[in-house]
Amino acid sequence: MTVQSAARPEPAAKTRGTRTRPGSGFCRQTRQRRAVLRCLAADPGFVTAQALHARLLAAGERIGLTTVYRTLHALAGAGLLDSAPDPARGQLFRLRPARGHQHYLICRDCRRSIIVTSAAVEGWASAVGRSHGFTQVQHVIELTGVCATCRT
Amino acid sequence: MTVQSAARPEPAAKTRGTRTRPGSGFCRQTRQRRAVLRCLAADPGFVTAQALHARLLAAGERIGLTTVYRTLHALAGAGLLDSAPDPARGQLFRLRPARGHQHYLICRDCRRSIIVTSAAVEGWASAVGRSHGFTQVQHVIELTGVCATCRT
DNA sequence: GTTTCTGCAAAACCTTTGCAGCTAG
DNA sequence: CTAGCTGCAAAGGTTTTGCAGAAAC
Repeated sequence: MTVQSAARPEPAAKTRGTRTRPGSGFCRQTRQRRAVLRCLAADPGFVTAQALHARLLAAGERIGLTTVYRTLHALAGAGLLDSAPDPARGQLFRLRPARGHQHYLICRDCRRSIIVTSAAVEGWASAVGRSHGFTQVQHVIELTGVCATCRT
Repeated sequence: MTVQSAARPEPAAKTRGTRTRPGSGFCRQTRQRRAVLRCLAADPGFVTAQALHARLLAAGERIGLTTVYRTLHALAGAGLLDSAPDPARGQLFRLRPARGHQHYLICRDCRRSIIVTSAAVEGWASAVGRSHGFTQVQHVIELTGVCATCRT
């Protein structure tokens, strides 16, 4: 699955209205934010903001879609979430796995995902970057295939 | 850069209006389509439909945004384009490179892209797939960083 | 008490679709 | 000719923003 550490050039700070990321981006504990985190923690997979919102409402939480979006962006900005673009459904988010970063092998049929470790690729990526004079190299790998079970 | 062969479940065929993909999806040569292809060929990098449209207008072509979208989808459906989702700007398209597939190292600042070859990774990807009983393994790699020129 | 967060409604986006007219073959 | 392409305008979706009120600390 495509995973990229959410880091994009911050738009110039505004002076009015709610800032996208005021200061650290995450100052207060609120009922809503706790709910978002709990809901993200409950499922290790990727979700869209909309899906997460629906899930929260279904769980009986009272929370606005706007807040879900803002919380997700704040969390991503703080480096706690991975995000992945999805052409069909919108941006996907997921709690960032605790240790290091990982890659997934995903079945195109049943969507089951398997974590694959790959020191080889990590090394390759940074070596390639360095050899071209690039710094702050990030890499994103998407591995898909058809798993044994789904192979009819 | 993230690359995936554009293939999504076709919406059920409609009987009215312009079909998204009538027959093969690409029957006629028109001024607009030639312009789109020429413009794609002129730059090996990824573009959004909007950017391509702007570029075409800037080049003096008369073409509607709708047509750009439809042409890009037709081309992607015919397997002539790679497409990649972009979290910020929308779907990205690129003329599919002629031989084999390649990976790119892209500057997050100036968007310049460098082709990197990587037999190592190709091998790794299929080995990982096989070891988990997966078949038809595809991989997509996005390498980004900040190039020497952009490093202030 | 402040400062930050929330939520609604509205705006801003990108993309797709309906339809009438145009055009390549 | 006629099936296919074009472009406008309008609709469809997701995401963002303004602002007043609520809540955390």
